[in-house]
Amino acid sequence: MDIEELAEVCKALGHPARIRILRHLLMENRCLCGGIVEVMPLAQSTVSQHLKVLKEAGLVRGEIEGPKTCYCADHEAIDRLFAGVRELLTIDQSENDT
Amino acid sequence: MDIEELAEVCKALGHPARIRILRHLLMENRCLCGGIVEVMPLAQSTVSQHLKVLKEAGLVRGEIEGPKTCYCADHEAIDRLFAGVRELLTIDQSENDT
DNA sequence: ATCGTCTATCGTCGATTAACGATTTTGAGA
DNA sequence: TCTCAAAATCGTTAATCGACGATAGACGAT
Repeated sequence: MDIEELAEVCKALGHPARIRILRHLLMENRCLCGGIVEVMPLAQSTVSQHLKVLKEAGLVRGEIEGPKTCYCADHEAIDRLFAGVRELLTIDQSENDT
Repeated sequence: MDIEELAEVCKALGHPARIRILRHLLMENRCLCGGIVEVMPLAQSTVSQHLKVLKEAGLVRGEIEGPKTCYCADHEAIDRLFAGVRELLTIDQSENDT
């Protein structure tokens, strides 16, 4: 995980609606877009847009099943986020710059 | 740490320049704005703006020392970020929604 | 008191974001 | 084949962001 990638993931998480969507997916395991729209006070197109951002950041995967799309959270990506924060933001003063 | 706060912190980290600035502060421990400008390919006003964002997110503290301002990274805030990600983004399916 | 240095803020510009409604696309099923 | 439902995309709007140069403010030193 490099700095650019961490920034991209953080940027994707930099909106409360997207964190809520991701949490919902973590709890439901698998979920259609419509299932999220029901829970969020946002239009379908807006939710779809947020899902796209999360997907592009790698935090969410979506399998197209006919006219539906089944989304699920990518646990590995969240683990990588952990690792990235630990790697890039936990620095001893003795370390060198990069 | 609630969802809004985590989103704010993530948003602040959602730009590579700000991650680099934070890393620099973590390594230098204390640093003037000018010291960061030297290292970054950005204008002084832009760096100052990024520092403001980081400060408002609580990731960085700045003590005014006369005409200078000494910045340092807030290690506790980074720990809170860890905790926030763990708390809000590591969810067992058995948990309830919020 | 003035000068010089450091930093914050202002104003501006183009680019991006967030939100919505409307439209299009895609398969499943009648 | 036609229709229906689900989701993505398009087009628009207001707001925000990122960058910069210019300016203003706050001391320390002369």
